[in-house]
Amino acid sequence: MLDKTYNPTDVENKLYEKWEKSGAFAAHPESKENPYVIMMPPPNVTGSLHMGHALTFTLQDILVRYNRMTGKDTLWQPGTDHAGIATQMVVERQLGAQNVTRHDLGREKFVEKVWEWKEESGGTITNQLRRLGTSPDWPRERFTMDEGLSSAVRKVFVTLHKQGLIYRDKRLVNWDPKLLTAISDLEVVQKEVKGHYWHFKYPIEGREGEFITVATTRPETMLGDTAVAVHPDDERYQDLIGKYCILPIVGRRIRIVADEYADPEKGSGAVKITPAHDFNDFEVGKRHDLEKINILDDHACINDTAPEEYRGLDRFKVRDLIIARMDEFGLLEKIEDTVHMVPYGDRSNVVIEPYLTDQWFVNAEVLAKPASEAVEDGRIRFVPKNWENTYFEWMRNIQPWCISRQLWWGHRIPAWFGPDGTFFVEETEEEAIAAAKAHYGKDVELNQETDVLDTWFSSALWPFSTLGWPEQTAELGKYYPGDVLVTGFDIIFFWVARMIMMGMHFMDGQVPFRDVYIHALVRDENGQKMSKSKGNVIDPLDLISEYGCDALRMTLTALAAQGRDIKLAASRVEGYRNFATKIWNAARFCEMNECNVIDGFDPKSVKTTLNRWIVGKVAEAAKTVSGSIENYRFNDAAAGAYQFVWGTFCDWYLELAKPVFMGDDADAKAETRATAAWVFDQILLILHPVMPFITEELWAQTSEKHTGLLMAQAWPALADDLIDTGVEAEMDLALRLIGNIRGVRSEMNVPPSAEVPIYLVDATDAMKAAIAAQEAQVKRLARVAVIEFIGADRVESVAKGAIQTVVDGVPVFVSVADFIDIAAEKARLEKEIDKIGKYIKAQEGKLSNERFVSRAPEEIVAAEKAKLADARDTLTKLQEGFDRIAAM
RNA sequence: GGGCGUAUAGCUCAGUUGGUUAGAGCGCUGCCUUCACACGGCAGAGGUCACAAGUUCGAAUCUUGUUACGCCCA
Repeated sequence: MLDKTYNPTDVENKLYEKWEKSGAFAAHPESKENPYVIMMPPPNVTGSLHMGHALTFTLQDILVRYNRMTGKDTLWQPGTDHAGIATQMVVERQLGAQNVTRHDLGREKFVEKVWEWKEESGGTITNQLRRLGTSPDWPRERFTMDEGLSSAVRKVFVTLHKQGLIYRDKRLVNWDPKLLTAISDLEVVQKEVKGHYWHFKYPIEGREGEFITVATTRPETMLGDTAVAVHPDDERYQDLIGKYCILPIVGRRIRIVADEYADPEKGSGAVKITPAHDFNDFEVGKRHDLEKINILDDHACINDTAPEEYRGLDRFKVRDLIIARMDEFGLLEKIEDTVHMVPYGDRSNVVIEPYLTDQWFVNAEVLAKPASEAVEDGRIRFVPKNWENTYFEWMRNIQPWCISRQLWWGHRIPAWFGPDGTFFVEETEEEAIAAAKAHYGKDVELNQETDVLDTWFSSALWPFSTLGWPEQTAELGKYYPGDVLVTGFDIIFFWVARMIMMGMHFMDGQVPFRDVYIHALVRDENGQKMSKSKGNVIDPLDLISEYGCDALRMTLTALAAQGRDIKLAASRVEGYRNFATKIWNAARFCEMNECNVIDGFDPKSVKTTLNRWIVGKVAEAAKTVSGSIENYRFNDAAAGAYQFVWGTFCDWYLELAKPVFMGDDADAKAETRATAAWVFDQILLILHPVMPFITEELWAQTSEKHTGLLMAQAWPALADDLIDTGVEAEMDLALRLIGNIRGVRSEMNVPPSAEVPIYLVDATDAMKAAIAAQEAQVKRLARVAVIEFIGADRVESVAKGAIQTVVDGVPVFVSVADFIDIAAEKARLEKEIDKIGKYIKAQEGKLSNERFVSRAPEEIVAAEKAKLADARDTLTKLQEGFDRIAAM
C-alpha cells in the first residue's frame, strides 16, 4: 500500500543514484539510432546552482529525457569551465586569509593550488545538478582545462595565428587595475554616475592672456593630453586651428587640431585629446598622428611620464590635486554637474581604464561572416526568432576580440619570445625551439608568453573539443553538429556567437547546432532581477527541499512561455507540489481498486464508453505534450499534462469509474481496472520528462510487471484512431448533464445527502442511449435518485416542485421539492435568460448583416446559424420554466 | 540616440497563421470532514483584452499613432 502522501526527499537521492549507476544516461556512439545531442552550457566551476541554472537545466533535461524515450541515441554532454578570473580570485582570497599572495607562491605553485581547489570544491555545481534530477552522460564530463580540451585550444590558436586571424597588437584595451588584466568589452558594465565637467583654460602659445577652454570629466588624464580638438566648421576657433597651446602643469606644447569628433554643442566646443586613455581620443590621435602618452601604471597610479609630484599616486587622488592646482593657477573656469557613463569591471567592480598594452586579438570580423550567414539562411534557427536580431546586430558591428588575459589560471598562450622580441607561435615548446633555430640560425633562449587566454576562447570550442577534436573520433562524427543549444539571451554574444564562429571555421563550415532556444530570465515575484545585494535570491535547493524537485521543475516548465521573463513565486511551487500529491493519490486509488497492469493490454479493444473515452483522451494528451516539447513550447506541455491528469483523469475518469468498481458488472469492472492501470502508466510516461522522480517512484511501486526503469521506457506511441468522436460526444453530454444538475443543486442549496429524481423531456433516441449508458455515473456524480425519460404530455405533472434546466435543447427537470426557493429560482432563470438573450441578439445582428453572410466562409456561417438555433431553443425552454415558476 | 519587448480577471500569466458566449493557476465567496487526496471535492463571483484611429463581413489577435513600463546596444 502506498503512503498517504508523496515524500520527495526520501526518494530523490535513492532514485538518482539508481539512474546514474544503471548507465541509463549514457550515449551510445556505436548504436545505429539517430542521435539527439545537447551540449550543456558549462557552468562556471566556482559556481553554485541558482534559479537560472535550475531553469535552463530543467528545460534541457526535459528535451533529453523526452528524446531518449522516443528512441534516439541521446548525448547530453556535461562539464564545467575554468572561469579564469573568478577562479583565480577565489583561490587568491583563500590565500589572502593566510596572508599569502600568489606572488609569494610563484606561478607554478599557485596554479597547483588552483588545481587542488578544483579537485576539492569544483564538484559543487555538478552535485547540485544531480539534485535537480538532470540526466547528462556524466562519465563524459569535461573541464575546459582538461588535457584534451587544452590541446584543442593550442591547435586552434596556432591555426588561427598561421591564418593571420590571431595577431598581437598594441591597442587600447579595457584594463582592470584591481585584477591587473585586460578584459573584453562584454565584461565591462557601463554605469550611470553623477560627476562633474571641469572646465579648464589652456593658454594659447604666443598670445598672452588668451585661452582655449576644454571640459572634462576626468581631469587627471590631462597629464597625457597631446592635442586639443575643435570642430572644423566651428567659427569660434577658425584662427586657432594649427596653433599650439601650452598644457598647464606639464608645460607641454600641444597642437590645436580640427576634427569632427569635437561637438560644437557640447561644453565650449573644444575637447582635450588623450590618445592613450580614451577610445575616441585614440581614433582622433590616429587621424592626426598624435603622440600617445601613457600616464598610468598597471595599478592605475600615475607613472614617471608625469611631473614628479604626482608619480605613484592613485588616479583619483591625482584628480583632486590637478583640480586644486588648476584652480590655484586661475585656470579652472567653472565646474558643472553632470551625469555620465563610467565603465566598471563586472568582476572587480572598479573603474576600468582604457590602457595601452600589447595584447592578442582575434580578427572576429572574418569569422563572423559565415556565422552570420548560417543564421540568415536558416541553417541555424533561433527560437524565438526575434533573438536573431540581437545576434545580427552584434555580428555586424563586431570588434576585434581581445583574448589575452594577464592571469595565471587559464590556457597559457602558446607563443615563445626570442631575445629580440620575435615570437614563435607553435603547439609545443619543441616546435617553437625548432622554429626559433630556423629563424636565428642557432639555439637561443626562449620565454613563453606569460598571458593566458580568455575563458570564452576555450568554451567557444566546446561543441567539438568535448568530442575529442582534433582527433577524428566516432563521437565527433556522430554527435557534431548538435540538435539544440539551450541558453539565456545574456550569453548570445559571449558564447553562442563565438561557438558558431569557431565551430564553422574548424568543422568545415558545419554549424555547431541547428536550433538555439533562448529562454527567459528568472526574476522574483515582483519582476526584479534576483541579486545578492537586493536579498531577493531564491535558492532552488531550498525549494527542492521544501516542495520536492518535481514541483520545482514543473513550476519552471509551466512558467517557461516563450518571449517572457519568469516571475517566480513560491506559491506556484506549492501548487505543483499539490499536483504531485494528487498524482500520488490517484495511484493510491488505483491500487486500492485493484487496477493492475495487464500484459498485452490493447487500448483499441476496450468496449465501454467510459474506457473508450479516456483512451482517446490519453492519445490527445500524449500528442499535445510531445508536440509542445518538440516546438519548445514548454508551458503548453506542462499545462497539457496538468490539465489531463487533474482535470480529466482525476476529476472525471476516476470519479466515473467509482460506480463501476462498486457495481457488479464483472466484465465492465475488469475492463475498467485494466484501462485505469494502463492510463496511469501512460501518465507516468508523459509526465516523466518534467517530473522524473515521482513518476519513476510510482513506476516502481505500482506494479511488479514494471521491470526496468521508467526513464528507459518508450514514449507512448498512440495512434489517432484511439480517439472515437462518437464516444466523445456521448461523454460530453453526460458531463454537461452532471454539470447542469450540480449547478441547480448548488444554487438551490440542496444538501449533498439528498438524492433527487430527474426527468428529461422528449430526449432523442441517441441522447437516451447515451445517458442510459452512463446512468450509474450520472446518478453518483449528480446525486440523482432516478432518471426518467418522459414525453411532453407529462411535463405538467413533474414540473411542480422541480427546477428546470436545459441540456442540448432538452428540458431537464430536477425535483428538489423540499428545497425549492421560488425567489432564488426566478432570479437564477432570469439571469440565464438574460445571458442567452444577449447572445441571441449578437448572433442575430451578425447573421442579418448581409455582408457577413455573403463574404464569410460557408462553414463559418453555417456554424453561427446552428449556434443561434441552439440558443433560441434553449431560450424557449428556459422561458417556459420561468413562466411556470412565476405562475406558482 | 538606435534596437527589442510588454500592457488581457485582485495577483502571475496562456491565448501559434484574425471566426470563443476571452481561458488557467493562485487568491476570493458559498457549500461539503462523501470509503484516493482538505496539499481535497462541488459550485460561483470577477475582464468595455492600456488608449485612439484604421483595415475587415468579423480584431485580444493585423496596421498606424499615443501613453506607461522593461531590457539590450551606443
